[in-house]
Amino acid sequence: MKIGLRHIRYFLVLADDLNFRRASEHLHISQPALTRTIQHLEAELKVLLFERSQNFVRLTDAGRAFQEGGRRVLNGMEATIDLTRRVSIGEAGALRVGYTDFAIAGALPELLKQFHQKHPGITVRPHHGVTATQLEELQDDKLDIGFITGPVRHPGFQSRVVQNDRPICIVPEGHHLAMRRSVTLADLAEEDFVHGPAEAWAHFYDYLFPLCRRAGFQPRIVQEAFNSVGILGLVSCGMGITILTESIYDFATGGLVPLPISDISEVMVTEAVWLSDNLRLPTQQFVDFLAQQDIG
Amino acid sequence: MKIGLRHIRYFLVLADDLNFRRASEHLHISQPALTRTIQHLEAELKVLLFERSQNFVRLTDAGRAFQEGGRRVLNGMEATIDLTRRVSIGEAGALRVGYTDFAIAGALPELLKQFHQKHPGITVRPHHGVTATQLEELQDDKLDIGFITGPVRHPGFQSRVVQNDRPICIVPEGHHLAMRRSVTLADLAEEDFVHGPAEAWAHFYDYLFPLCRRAGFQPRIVQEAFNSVGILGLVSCGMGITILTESIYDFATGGLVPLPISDISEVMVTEAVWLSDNLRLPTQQFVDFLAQQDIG
DNA sequence: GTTTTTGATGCATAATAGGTATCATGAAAA
DNA sequence: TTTTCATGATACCTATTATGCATCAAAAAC
Repeated sequence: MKIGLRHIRYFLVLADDLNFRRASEHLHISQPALTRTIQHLEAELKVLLFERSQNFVRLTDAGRAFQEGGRRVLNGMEATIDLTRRVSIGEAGALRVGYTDFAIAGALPELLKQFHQKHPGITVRPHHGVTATQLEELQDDKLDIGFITGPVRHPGFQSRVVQNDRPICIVPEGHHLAMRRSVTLADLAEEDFVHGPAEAWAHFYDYLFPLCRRAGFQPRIVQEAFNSVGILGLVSCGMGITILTESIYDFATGGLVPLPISDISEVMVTEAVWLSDNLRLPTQQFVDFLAQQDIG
Repeated sequence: MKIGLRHIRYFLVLADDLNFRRASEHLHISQPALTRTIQHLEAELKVLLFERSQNFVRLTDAGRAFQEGGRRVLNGMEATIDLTRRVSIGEAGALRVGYTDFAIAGALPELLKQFHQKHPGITVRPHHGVTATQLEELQDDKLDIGFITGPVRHPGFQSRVVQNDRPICIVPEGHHLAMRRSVTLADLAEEDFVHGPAEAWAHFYDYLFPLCRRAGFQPRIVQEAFNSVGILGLVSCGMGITILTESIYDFATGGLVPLPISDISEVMVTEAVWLSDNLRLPTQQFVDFLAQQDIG
């Protein structure tokens, strides 16, 4: 015979009442049934849980230990059932969200905050990652939603623009361009650039390089950093200049000068992307939520 | 129908194997039995836990939630059974120990340390209290063992001496007795005394007063503090002198002078006491442990 | 002394779980 | 294509387990 939740339920009521007859009434079963169940429980545990006589029933020390533990088990069971039901109807769950530096510096925080207000049961698990990584993770079902750079038009993916950034040029204080009110791309042809590694930042380069090519040059990348904070750090050290977005610049600590680029009208888009066949309820809810948002 | 631990056990194995036939083999039951148990579980939860087809079985989000919760419930059940068994054989449990200032300043710490080494499963819960309080708590089953001052010879109680203290006189620095190497009781007849309140310190007074009477005076208590630290504090402020033990003196911070009392040979005993009819295993174990100790 | 109340027990019944045989369906093999 | 194989689901019967009723033995209440 095995101990089941039934034994625990009966035991706990008896441990409260300390009277077989009353406990059996509370449980809506007969008194012999309760006696038997407790006997079986004690036999299976090979432990006496109650001292009984015709006058009194009281818990042994072991009984008190079992009482505490039993309560925890029953509460845990109830909580599990409740959570499972709520997950199934979308009231609870987890949403794995990937984000780039551009997204976290821009619209993402406010979006997640609003989503949390609307769906307080959904736990958002954010994972930082560049665009390429996120697209892989989406396909490997490591991510539900990715916030990535640049338009993605792959079969199987759906997306929605959530953010438009105007790129700006960022130079260190004291740089020969630092006194300018604005620059053109052509002004930057001879400059050293600091940026991220080519593979990881492919989507950003896809946006920037054509613009530079149109201006008649290819940016000379002389230093690579692993994220935009690192890039800004290298720029402020005077290793070169960079082109990023205004929101990223706002994250920097100082020693940097932002310059508008007058001859770029193209914006750099940040998109939310997800797999069309992602059927998870939290994902659906986030997609629906996104559809209701007005994005400038 | 009610959800039981059986459902969870079966569910967890299936969630690992994701194959009904293999899971049923691991569980040593037939495949139809497993199929129906899972069906019953899902019906009771009103939640789909697995997506099934002839090709694959996989967990739904709700299934994953139930998996986590179910694991916790099962672990909790196992832990509870284990703890209960250990409590019943005395490998685990709690021992409520009362102690006086004299005990905690003397032999108690070492005793508890040794007991813990011998019975690592027993959690010692110490409660500070004067002798009178502890005796009440023992009788109300609020305490298992009391460490109290002075011999107790009440019916129902058993005891064992654990500590003998020679009382010393403690005076503040600069006191007119502070230069003496030792004092006699008679030297103290005209002094102001600081001590604890009469009711709570009854047992201490029972020891001290007869000695003073023999020396021909009754100590004049001019200040009361609630514990020995407070008493020593008042003494160091010059409010009076006191008679305590050397171990208590060692707890003081300074500004005090200890003086042996040459004409007291009677020691002040600290005893462990317990009710004869306390049947709790941890208590028995502590009593047995005490019996094995050599007490000076 | 009688009645009432307590927990325990014997026995029959009801509810639940399990096993065997079998089906329907889709994938892989021939 | 047809055949074979593996999958999960279902039908039907059996074994196990839980329950209720009637009753007992012992102690307390009256």
